[in-house]
Amino acid sequence: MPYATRQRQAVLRVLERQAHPVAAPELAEALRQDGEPVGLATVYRQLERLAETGLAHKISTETGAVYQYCPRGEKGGCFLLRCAFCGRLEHLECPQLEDLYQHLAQEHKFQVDPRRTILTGRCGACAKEGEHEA
Amino acid sequence: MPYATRQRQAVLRVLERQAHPVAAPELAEALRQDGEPVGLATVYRQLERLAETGLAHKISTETGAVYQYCPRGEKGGCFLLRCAFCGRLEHLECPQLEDLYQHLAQEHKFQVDPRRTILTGRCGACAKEGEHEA
DNA sequence: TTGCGTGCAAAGGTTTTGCATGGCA
DNA sequence: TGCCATGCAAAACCTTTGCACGCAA
Repeated sequence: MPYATRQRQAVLRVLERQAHPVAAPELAEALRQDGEPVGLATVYRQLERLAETGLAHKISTETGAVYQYCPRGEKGGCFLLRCAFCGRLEHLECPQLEDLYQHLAQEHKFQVDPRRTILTGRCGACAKEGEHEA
Repeated sequence: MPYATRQRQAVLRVLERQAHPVAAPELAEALRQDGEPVGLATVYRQLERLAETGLAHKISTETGAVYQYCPRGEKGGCFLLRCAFCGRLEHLECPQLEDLYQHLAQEHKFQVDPRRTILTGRCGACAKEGEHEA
């Protein structure tokens, strides 16, 4: 059972109000500006814990991981769409994905962590923009 | 126009025969064992170039990037399972995933890039190890 | 001969870890 | 009081970069 330390509460509160996923150093900076300084290592530890608990998504990008608050994370069919062109993230729920998870669990003995599921591709807006290429 | 250096050819040849996506340091090790030592920096440079050219795919994971040789043949339902515990990567093909892609394209106007799909979770072996927890 | 490619080592950046201290239950 | 959590700094990694030399064209 995690202690309700000042740092833990601050991390959660500031993460919660982020419109977009944030990186750990970024969040530490936001906390500092909030008058709630939290050590970078602690930010990493808290975020990691939140990801494990299912309260946040951990998203690995090429420049490091970003985190996004996600209270609905417990739902299996909840995942992220990430546009490789504009970088936007979209939250989605989809029962078909849950079916896939079950299939993988039964046929391949693999337990998917739904909160880490990201599908990368091109969103509708970017597809329109780039109709001439690709 | 790239020079056909010994290193470039070696990288391509060894990458080509990998059953699974490999990380750059891993590939450098494979090359060394092949009697074709290539500097790590060069491996990175070649892989980067291959990715740009479209001959290989670069996949960002939590522990770094892995690369996979990618000839033209496109299999939509091919994706990666990544164990968050032992870090192992598994290659899989699954028609259900293709159905999901179609669903997303139609309902959400989102074109998934199949080669960037990674599902993270716990593999069978690690699940056995950790049966007392979780 | 020209200039791209290579190797080495060092730098750069992100994330993790060790250890002493502080704070919650 | 007993532990977990924190902070700091160093370490651990992966990846990139600078620079002089070598080799393909």
